[in-house]
Amino acid sequence: MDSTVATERALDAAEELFYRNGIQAVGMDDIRAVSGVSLKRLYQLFPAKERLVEAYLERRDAHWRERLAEHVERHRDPERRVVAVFDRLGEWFAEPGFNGCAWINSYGELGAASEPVARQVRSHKAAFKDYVAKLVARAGLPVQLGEQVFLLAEGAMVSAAITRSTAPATHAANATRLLIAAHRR
Amino acid sequence: MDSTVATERALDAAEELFYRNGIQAVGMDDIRAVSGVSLKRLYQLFPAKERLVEAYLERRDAHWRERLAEHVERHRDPERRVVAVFDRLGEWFAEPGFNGCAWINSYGELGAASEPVARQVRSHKAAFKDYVAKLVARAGLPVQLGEQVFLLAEGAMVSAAITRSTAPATHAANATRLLIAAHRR
DNA sequence: CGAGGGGGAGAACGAGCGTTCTCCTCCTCG
DNA sequence: CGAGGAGGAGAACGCTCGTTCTCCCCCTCG
Repeated sequence: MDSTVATERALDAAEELFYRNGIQAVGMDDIRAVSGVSLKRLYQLFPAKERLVEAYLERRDAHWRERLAEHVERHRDPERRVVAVFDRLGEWFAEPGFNGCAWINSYGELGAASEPVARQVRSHKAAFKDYVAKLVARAGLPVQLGEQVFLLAEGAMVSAAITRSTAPATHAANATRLLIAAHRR
Repeated sequence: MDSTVATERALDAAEELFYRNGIQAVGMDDIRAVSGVSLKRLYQLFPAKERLVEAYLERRDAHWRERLAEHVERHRDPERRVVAVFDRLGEWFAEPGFNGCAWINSYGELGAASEPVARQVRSHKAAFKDYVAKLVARAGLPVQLGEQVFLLAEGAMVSAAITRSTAPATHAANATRLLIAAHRR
């Protein structure tokens, strides 16, 4: 098996298992079993579990933001794009196997114990917030709204995970529409 | 040492250690060392670590909501009370040792592995949401606003933890004021 | 005073797991 | 064909940790 392929399979397994069960609950041997990549190879590709965790979060970050952007950019109207963030969140919440925000979960689990993980989380959240801020700016709306929409999004993710419901996406979208109107006048 | 006192000391140690370091990172022996309660006694009081975790979350829930209520009820104006939720959050975020929402963290760490913990988290969040809803209703504002304020609060907690900043409380409070005004007209 | 038992200190046990090592297979290249 | 090395299977190692056990002290009560 090619080294690139092995890396990909390892990351696929890591994503599936870490996201569903949490990081500490998954052993390297579980990764081996699901990916079919031997332990020896795994440790060649990722010298420690922590590195695999970092790589998992990093790859997931790229994918997650890509899919968000795809969804948002289907809309032309810059104001509509801001609200479209919550369309994407609602869709995500409804996916089978949705289990909350991988970064928030990882932070709760390892933020205190692993600085590299904490860094990944901060970097992902900063990137997401920047993206929202950009959407808000393009719509000619004030910076403040960016912060507010970001907080609504974070709240929706957490709440959707804990209550196993998609409703928070709708509530957050409603709030966003009201806030936009309020800022417009 | 009286059995009531031992329970209290065990819970004090649990709260300090679990909240700061995460639950899985803390061993029963650490609880023993900090509380001064012997392992034998610990296991008499809490037949398994999971029970201690449940008790920790339960006691913290009572305290947390008490302190929120105290803060909110200093204000007479029912509308002001809604915003006062974020005054309390801001104060909390600034406390030394603030490390995010204990329930969100626990859910990220153990929600997938422990049904009792997941239940505690859901119950705490439901209680907090109900409290916000009650404040909103007393101010003669529509139910929808309750959901929105709740999401802002959750988002603020998560964001304050990850960025180690108190600013989210201010942003959420601003959003809430705008939403109240929007709902009033 | 002596038996009994509750409680403490800490060793012990058993499982899980991150990481490494051993041994074997098989492919490659001279 | 033969040497060498990469890679796989899985055992082994060492550590952590939840939980239990042993041994001892000391207080209580007859």
